[in-house]
Amino acid sequence: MKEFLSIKEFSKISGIESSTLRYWDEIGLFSPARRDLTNNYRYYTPPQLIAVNFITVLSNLNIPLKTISSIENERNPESIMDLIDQQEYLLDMEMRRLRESYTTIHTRRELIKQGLKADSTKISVINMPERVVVLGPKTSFKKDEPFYRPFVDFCNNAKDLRINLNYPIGGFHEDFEMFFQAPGKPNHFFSLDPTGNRILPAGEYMVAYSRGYYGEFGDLHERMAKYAKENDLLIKGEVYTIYLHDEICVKNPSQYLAQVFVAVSKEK
Amino acid sequence: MKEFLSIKEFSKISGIESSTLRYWDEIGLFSPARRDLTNNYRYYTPPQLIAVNFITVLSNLNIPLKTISSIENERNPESIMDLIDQQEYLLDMEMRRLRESYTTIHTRRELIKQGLKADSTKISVINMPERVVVLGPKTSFKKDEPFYRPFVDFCNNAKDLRINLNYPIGGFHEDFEMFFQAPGKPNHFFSLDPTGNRILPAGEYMVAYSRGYYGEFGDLHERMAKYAKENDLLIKGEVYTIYLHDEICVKNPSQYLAQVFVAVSKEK
DNA sequence: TTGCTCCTCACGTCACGTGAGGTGGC
DNA sequence: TTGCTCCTCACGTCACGTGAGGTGGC
Repeated sequence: MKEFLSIKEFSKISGIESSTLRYWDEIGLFSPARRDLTNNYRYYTPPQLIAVNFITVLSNLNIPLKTISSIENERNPESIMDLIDQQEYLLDMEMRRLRESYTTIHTRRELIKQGLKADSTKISVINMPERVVVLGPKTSFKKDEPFYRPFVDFCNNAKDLRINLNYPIGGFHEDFEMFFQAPGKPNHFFSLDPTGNRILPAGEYMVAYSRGYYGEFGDLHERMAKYAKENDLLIKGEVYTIYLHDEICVKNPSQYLAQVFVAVSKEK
Repeated sequence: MKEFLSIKEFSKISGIESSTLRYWDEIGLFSPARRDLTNNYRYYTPPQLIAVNFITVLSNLNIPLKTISSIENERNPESIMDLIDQQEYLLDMEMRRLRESYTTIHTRRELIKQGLKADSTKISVINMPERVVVLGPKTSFKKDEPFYRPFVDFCNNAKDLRINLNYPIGGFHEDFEMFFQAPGKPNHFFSLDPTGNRILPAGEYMVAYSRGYYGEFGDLHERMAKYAKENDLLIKGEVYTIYLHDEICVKNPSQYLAQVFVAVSKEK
């Protein structure tokens, strides 16, 4: 009758490959109910479908087969509940991790998209929605020092300060004067982490772009000052620099694309 | 100065093992900016931290290193955006999958927990919250046939009917008379899928337990009928049987624990 | 000389997937 | 005899981890 199922039938119904079933048998995780004595054929029973489905679920959750094996051998309600308790916790962590990865690549994607739309020669004033970042500690540039060491310091301290470096990283100047003096030497580095604590309020921002290697802005600071003057703009507060296109998506360093923005208001 | 970082420094700052960095170098995914000509030491630059962080994110998302390699080699904004688009979709699928696995093990856990609390000798009437299941097609038991073939039929058709077999599976009798005649031969099998379409309304249910192998209920049907009579209970509608403890969590088949419940009301 | 960092090379691990070559019943 | 299912055994894959044995500068 249908009391026993061949490996092929069992594989088809359960959706598990024969090779996987043989492997699970080999390591003692899940064995057929019966073996034919003459030809060693594997035979499974219908109720084994229930057990194998459960193993499949656990395996899909990336639980090591050894762990599953150990609870299958010492099978009692309490240990299964313990395992499930643990797994519910781990699953929760994993889902948080995935969600975070999701927002990191999504954030990156939005920057790249902005970069593709941007006209890097034009300065403009636009209304930007609220944004959020995480500021690092104050940088300490020595005279004529490039950004390497301060940047490494920032990365080095990031773990202790719970700053996520997987988000795009930008530069922060306390005011336009600071930016004007040394556009390539920000007073802080920041992470574009959307769970951040520093809020850039929605409103009018002067936005400029510059192509070139990290920290090289050519005459951008002068062009920005000139634009503000010509358009009667009052520059208010901090200057943010982020790279829309960096080494992640562009080969030629001279084509990296920086975006600089600073809050402005019309002078009366 | 700090223009170049040794593999140990780079490993510490980025949080990536040296062995992983060597492997990524070996397969051409991510190589140090410079190699010392005399001793072959690897040296990385600070900006490489940005690139390696991005690779880490992609790798954490289980994107094959070959895929990451290919976009790293042909690095342009459009292909990176394409990759991210695809990954956002896959991530969404993966998160759904995890959530579903979560509910399957959670459902299982709740049953096991109920089973531990249950007094298997006692019948009682309790107020149950609303529940939901997915009914399979009508079973076709032949005379004196055990549950094997109808159960396998159910499992076989499950994919086409989009019935998820990873949830606990139970038996359904159309009324108590059917159950009384053949407790081990349900008119339908069902999956305890909480996204199901068949609603068991909240209300008063007579609940009984039975220990034994699948489909073996001893004199449970008689005890249930007697209990209903003695307590002036009117039995209404369908009878549901689920295994709180089955081969997944109990070794001895005679200790499997079934729960049978059916809606009742007090006779006036 | 000692200690340290780094190197290459080889082998192990995990959970299978993929043939190669062979068997048993219709 | 042919075709089919199943078997075992060996080797490949992926992304590393883990020594073993050796080098170069302080």
